[in-house]
Amino acid sequence: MSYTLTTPLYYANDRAHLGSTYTTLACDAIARHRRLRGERVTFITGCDEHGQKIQRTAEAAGFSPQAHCDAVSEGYRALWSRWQISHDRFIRTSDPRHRLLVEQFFARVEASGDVLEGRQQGWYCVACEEFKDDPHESEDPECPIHRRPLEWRDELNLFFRLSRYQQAIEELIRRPGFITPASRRREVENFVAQGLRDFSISRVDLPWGIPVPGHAGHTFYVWFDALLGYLTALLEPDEPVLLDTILQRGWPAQLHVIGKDILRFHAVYWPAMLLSAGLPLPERVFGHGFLTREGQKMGKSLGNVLDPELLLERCGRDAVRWYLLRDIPFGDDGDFQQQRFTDLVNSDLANTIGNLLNRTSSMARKWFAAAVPPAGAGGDDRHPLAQAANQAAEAVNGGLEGLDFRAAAEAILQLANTANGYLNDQAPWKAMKQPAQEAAVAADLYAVLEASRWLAVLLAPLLPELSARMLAQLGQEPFNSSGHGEQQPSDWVVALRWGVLASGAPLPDPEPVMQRLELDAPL
RNA sequence: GGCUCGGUAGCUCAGCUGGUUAGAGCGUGGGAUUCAUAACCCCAAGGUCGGGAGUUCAAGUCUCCCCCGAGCCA
Repeated sequence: MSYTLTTPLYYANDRAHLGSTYTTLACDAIARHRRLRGERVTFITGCDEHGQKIQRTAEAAGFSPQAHCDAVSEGYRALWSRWQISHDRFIRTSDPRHRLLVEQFFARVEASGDVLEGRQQGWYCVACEEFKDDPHESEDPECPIHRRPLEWRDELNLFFRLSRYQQAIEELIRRPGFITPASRRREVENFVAQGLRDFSISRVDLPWGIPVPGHAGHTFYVWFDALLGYLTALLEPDEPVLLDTILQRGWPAQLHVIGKDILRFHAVYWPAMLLSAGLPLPERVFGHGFLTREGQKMGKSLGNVLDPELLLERCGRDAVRWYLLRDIPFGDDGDFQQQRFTDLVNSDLANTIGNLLNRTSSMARKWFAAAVPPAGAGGDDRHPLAQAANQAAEAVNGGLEGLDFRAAAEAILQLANTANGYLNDQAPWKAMKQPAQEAAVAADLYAVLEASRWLAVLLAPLLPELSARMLAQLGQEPFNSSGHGEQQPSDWVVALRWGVLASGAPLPDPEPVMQRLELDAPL
C-alpha cells in the first residue's frame, strides 16, 4: 500500500508566504496520518523554477536565474525544515534530471500526435505566465489580477492538442471525488463545457527554460514542465531517469493538494497531458481556499503580510498548526485573526488538553507513589471514557481521511472535554479525604490518564510535537510519523487500545506541555 | 453583463428532504471548586436567521425581487 501526495511546486519567484505554508502543513498532517496507519507514503513538495517572470526577477536583482532559484529554493527548504515538514522529496524543476524526464514525456506526447505548430497572438501577462483572452480595452490593457500592463506577443509556438481530450476530461471531472471539495467542481465543469482549446506549451526567445527537443529556439512553457516535476520527484535520486520507472515509484498520485487558483491546471491540462503520454491519472485533486488576515487580503501594498518565519519564531509550530487546521475548514477561504488564534490555542491546547494531563498526572503522583495508579475498573474497555476515546479515534481517522482537519480536531477536543467533566464529577480530590476510597480514585485517575494518552496519540498526525511532549509526561515513547529513521508502522494503530498504560509505571514530574500564548503586539 | 457560492448570537461555524421556546465552541457575566497552566466544572445573557414580497396550517429551511461579499466566465 503506497500513498503519494503532493503540494504544488511553489513558484520560485519570491520567498514563501503563509499560503504555501498552510498548504504544506495540511499535506504534512495527511502524510503523517497515513504513515502512522502503516501506509508507505511519498510526500512531494518542491519548487517550480522556470519562466519569464523568474528570469526578470533574477535579472532585476542582478543574479542569474539559476543563482536566484538556488537561493529561493534553499529558502523554502530551510523553512520546511524549521516547520518540521515531513516531505520525502523536494524537487526543483531546474534539476538536470528533470530536464531528461521532460524530454521523454514530450517525446511521447509528440508521438501521440498531440503537438502542433501554431501562431500564438495576443496579450500576455508575465506575472500570470498566461495569455489573456481578448482584452477589451484597445490600448494599454492591464492584467486584472496583477494590474500590470499586458505585453503583446505574436509568436510561433507549439501547441498541445487539448481539444482532443474534451470527452475524456469531461468524464474525468464528472467522477465523484476527483475534484474536491465538490463546490469547486462546477467551476471546472463550466470551463470544460465551453470547449477545450489547444494551449501553447512553448515560448520562443525565453532562455530560462527547458529547450524543446527538435524545435530550435523553443523552450517549454513553464506550466508544461512544472507539472512534470511531480513525476521526476518520484524517481530515486540515483537511478536513471526513465519515465516508465515512475509506475513502480508511486505514480499515479493519490492526491494533489493545491490552492484553488490553479485547479484548472491540475484538473484539466494535467490529466490531458498524462493521457497523451499514456500515463495513469491522479486520483484526487483538492483545491483549498485562501487566507486573509483580519478580513483583508494579505499583500505587500497593504503591508499586512504575515511572515511564516516570524509566526514560527513567536508562536511555535504547535500553535500555528493547530489554529490553521482546527479553525479553518479545509477547502474554504479562511481569515487569520490574532485574537482568535491566541484564544483557541490557549483554550484548546493549554487549558483543555494540557491542563487535563497536568492535573491528572499531578494527582496520580501525589497519591500513588509518582506512578500510574492501579487500573481497576478504569482499565475496562467498557469504561465511559474508553467509549468516548474510541468514538474520538473513529472521528479523527474519518476526518483526516476526508481531509476534514477541523472535524478531527473537534473530536479530540470533545474527548478532552469529556475527560475534564468526568474528573469534576468524580472529584478525586474530595474522595481522597474519605476513608477507603483509594481504589475508586485510582480507577478514575487511571481512566483519565488513559484518555489523556489517547489524546496524545490522536494528536500525533496534527501536532507531532505536542503529542510527543504529552506522551513523555505519561512515560510513553513518541511516534515517528516523519517517515525517516526507525519506525514500526503499526505502533500507532496498536496504541489505540484501551489500557495500554501499565499500572505502577513511573510518571515523570508534571510540566505544562503547552504554554499559553501571550502576544502583546500585533504579529 | 452571464453563472456559481456565501450572508444565522461579538468571533468561527452547525442547522438533512419546511414542523414544538434557532444550536455548538470561543469570547463576555455570574456561581461552584481547589487536583491543576487564575486552569477545570456549572449557569446565564444574547440573534426580528442580509432586506422585502409570496407559497403554505407552518419557512432560517421553498419561489421571486433587491442589497452586500467572494469567485469563475465574458
